[in-house]
Amino acid sequence: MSGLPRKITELGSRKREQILRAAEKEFEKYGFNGARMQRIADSAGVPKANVHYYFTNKQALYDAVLAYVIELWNQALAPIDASDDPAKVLEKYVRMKVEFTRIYPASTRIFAIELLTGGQHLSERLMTETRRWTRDRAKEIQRWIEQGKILPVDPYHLIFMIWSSTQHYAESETQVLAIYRKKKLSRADYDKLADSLTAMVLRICGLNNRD
Amino acid sequence: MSGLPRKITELGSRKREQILRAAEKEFEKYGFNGARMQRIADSAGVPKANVHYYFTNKQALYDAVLAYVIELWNQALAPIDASDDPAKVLEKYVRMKVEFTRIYPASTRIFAIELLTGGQHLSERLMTETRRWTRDRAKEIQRWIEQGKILPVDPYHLIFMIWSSTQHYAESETQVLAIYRKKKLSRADYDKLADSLTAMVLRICGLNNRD
DNA sequence: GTCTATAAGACGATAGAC
DNA sequence: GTCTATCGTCTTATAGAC
Repeated sequence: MSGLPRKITELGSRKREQILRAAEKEFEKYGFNGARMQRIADSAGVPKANVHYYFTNKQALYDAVLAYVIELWNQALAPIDASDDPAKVLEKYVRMKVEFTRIYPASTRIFAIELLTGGQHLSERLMTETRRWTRDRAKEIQRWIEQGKILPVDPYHLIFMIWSSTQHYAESETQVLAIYRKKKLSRADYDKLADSLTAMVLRICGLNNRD
Repeated sequence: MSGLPRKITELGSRKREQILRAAEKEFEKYGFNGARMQRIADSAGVPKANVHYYFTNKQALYDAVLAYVIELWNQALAPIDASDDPAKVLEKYVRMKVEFTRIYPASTRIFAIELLTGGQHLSERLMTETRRWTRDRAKEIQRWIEQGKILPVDPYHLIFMIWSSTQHYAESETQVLAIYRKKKLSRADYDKLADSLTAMVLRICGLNNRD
């Protein structure tokens, strides 16, 4: 009725990318409501009206940022293969999750804020995908238990424990830095965390051959 | 210079309590920037100007809510005694943390949002207290290791793992509910979680006598 | 495509009667 | 102490020149 929605080239524009990167930082730091279009524009080095040229409104910009975050998240969920060796599968997943958190702290935090505030911007589709992924992984873990390959453990609680503990450095960075008396977490800090969490998960499953 | 700050009775006023409770829900749901004074007033059943009578401004209201949250948090940190039995100490702490999360999900989430956004409203004093508490607990765990009472484990990573995994039901409730296909987490869900996490922590420490 | 200037509305906070 | 009406500011979003 009131005209077609403005069509934006989905990829390619350099300015669009700049704005998206600036927006990600802004939403990470202030959340949706605290984010300011003016600051995003300044940070991206463009006039504010230019932001509105590439993204219809604030919500559309947030959706675009979130779409990128979710794409990363889906990639992080994917690479678990049904290898026969539980120890290798679990170690690989824990280390990949820690690495993901180290490389994409902003995405990790934006997703965490989204979940904390009820996930109003998350699609039904993403939730369904996550449920299926988790259910399939839980079945696999259950099979390992029945085959006597690992000790009995609630598969869902094990998965939740891995998710929450691997994300903790990003989600509670403020507190962790205060406790460590540091200004920044180093690569070495993350490596040590990955080692610790891997050892913990293996012990939980009774796979701690090195102890 | 410009007059004394308005003095408010610290306790007792019934309306003040109503406003505080309404504010807690609002800040939990929308964060500081997303919270609306009008919604808080409506939710508390008072005119907006009345909110400003009891609390100078939005920040003061948030501070009051946060003070309550932090008081609870400090209580949650306290009750670890230096008992000689690591298994009992760890089990008690894990169960207490899960229980805290179940009873005070709003407080848990407000604190999580605060940490996620850099903890700009947290006092230096609270951070120092948390650091001391964590350091003392870590030393105790280290002593257990040296005495051969538990398996070697990075004490800080163990504490972080307990914190993050016990808080996960509150902080990622949206996701957990989607995975479980539930509308609400029950008392039984939390009890099962507490059992699982207790077993996991004991296995990590090599204290899994029941396995 | 880019930018300046401004419209339109939302929101925190207060003045002042009761 | 309570409440209505309103002020002043901040912010998103757009109109329209280039």
